[in-house]
Amino acid sequence: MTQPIPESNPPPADTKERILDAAERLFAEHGFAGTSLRMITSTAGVNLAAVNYHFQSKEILMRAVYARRIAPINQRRLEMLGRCEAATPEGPLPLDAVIRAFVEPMLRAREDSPGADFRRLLGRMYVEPGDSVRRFLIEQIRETAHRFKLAFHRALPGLPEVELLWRLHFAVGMLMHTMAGTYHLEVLFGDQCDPSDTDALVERMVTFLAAGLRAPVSSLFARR
Amino acid sequence: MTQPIPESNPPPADTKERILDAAERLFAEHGFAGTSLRMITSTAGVNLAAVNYHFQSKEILMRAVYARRIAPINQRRLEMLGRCEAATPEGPLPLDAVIRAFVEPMLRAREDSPGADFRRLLGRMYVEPGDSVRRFLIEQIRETAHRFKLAFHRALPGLPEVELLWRLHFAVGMLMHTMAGTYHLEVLFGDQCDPSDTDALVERMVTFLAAGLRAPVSSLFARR
DNA sequence: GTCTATATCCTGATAGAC
DNA sequence: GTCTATCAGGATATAGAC
Repeated sequence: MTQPIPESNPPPADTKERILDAAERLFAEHGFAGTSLRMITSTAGVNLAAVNYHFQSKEILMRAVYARRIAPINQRRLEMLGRCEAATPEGPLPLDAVIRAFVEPMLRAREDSPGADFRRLLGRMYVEPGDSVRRFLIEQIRETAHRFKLAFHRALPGLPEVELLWRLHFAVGMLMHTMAGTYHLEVLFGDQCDPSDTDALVERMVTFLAAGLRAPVSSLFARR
Repeated sequence: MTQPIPESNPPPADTKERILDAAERLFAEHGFAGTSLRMITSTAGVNLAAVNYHFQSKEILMRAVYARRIAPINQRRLEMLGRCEAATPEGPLPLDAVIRAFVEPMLRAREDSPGADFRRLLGRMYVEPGDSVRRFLIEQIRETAHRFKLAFHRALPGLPEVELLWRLHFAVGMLMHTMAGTYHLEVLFGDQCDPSDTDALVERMVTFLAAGLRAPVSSLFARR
């Protein structure tokens, strides 16, 4: 009877997690430098000093915010890729499945995040942090990037490596931009597109990327 | 003889432009909130108060930084598109030419900017600013977006509008991400890719995008 | 137009009581 | 683990001499 809050909608959670939630939302909205610890603690409903108690500094807090989401995504990606590789032990991998393994866990992550917060934070990931956070993030995705590079190589045996790398770079850009913002879509192109339909989004992205990755190499670069 | 600096390498330029140059570089590197007016004025070699004299506030300065680069890019885009439309007054427009008109002026803008500054700033454009700057930017590209939407419609008559809009969204993401950063490319995929070769980059992007935009619509969305 | 000096406020981080 | 109070520094913006 006297349980503070039984199963109400905002699960009170412990201080540490409430800070992470608030920080995720505010970093996504205002960026790292644009978010003060006071904004975070007041949003989270915790004391100012708590953030320096649980995390040692604002920067370490930001790493924790990213790590909490990125790790499971990459784990699911590698699981899906592993299943795909197991099903095709030899010969070219099915391109669609490799793309799907790369793209789907990330697009689904939008559903984990309370609001539209994490996806926007991800969009910042590649441009935001100056030094240490950037290196931290690169370390977080290095293994995944390597594994997928090899997988795409197997899926597209005829494609020269330089072309493949450029096209993967394009693919990453598409994915990140789609995660980061759909408001341009709404504002510039009207409201005909529904960004909340993840299944459809995955399908559209796989279709688009498969075609782009499979495109014949321009005759300008053919001799290599 | 007593001319202060005749034609030495950093053309002294007037204060206003030196502020814009420094701001461009620093905003690109550290973001809007992460850049102080003191950083800007000391980098520019001008007095702290100058920035509030020539521009009224930090935010208006940021608008000026963007506007200076975006306006000529969109102008060149519309020129190229206009030539393309004039050459094909009726029937489907050539897709490659429309893509090129959309992509090339932006990629070439990297050459205008002293360092790699503006392209990184552009990458921030879509995620960075909270309120007024965002609305300002959207206003800056609204007309261009509309013109190209129509042009792509003419180039891809069979493609349903919703699919077209999604694919254009993907294309914008690719372009912005490529403008914003190539260091991921270097770090994650090695140094085989040379981001400074703009001609080759345009070619690769046109190839990739043309294939993606032309991809057959997934059977899941075919009936519309 | 350019400078110095300064007003006012907010920042991240910490010390120490409870 | 959570709080209050505070430190030392940096932020934007402006007033006013030159």
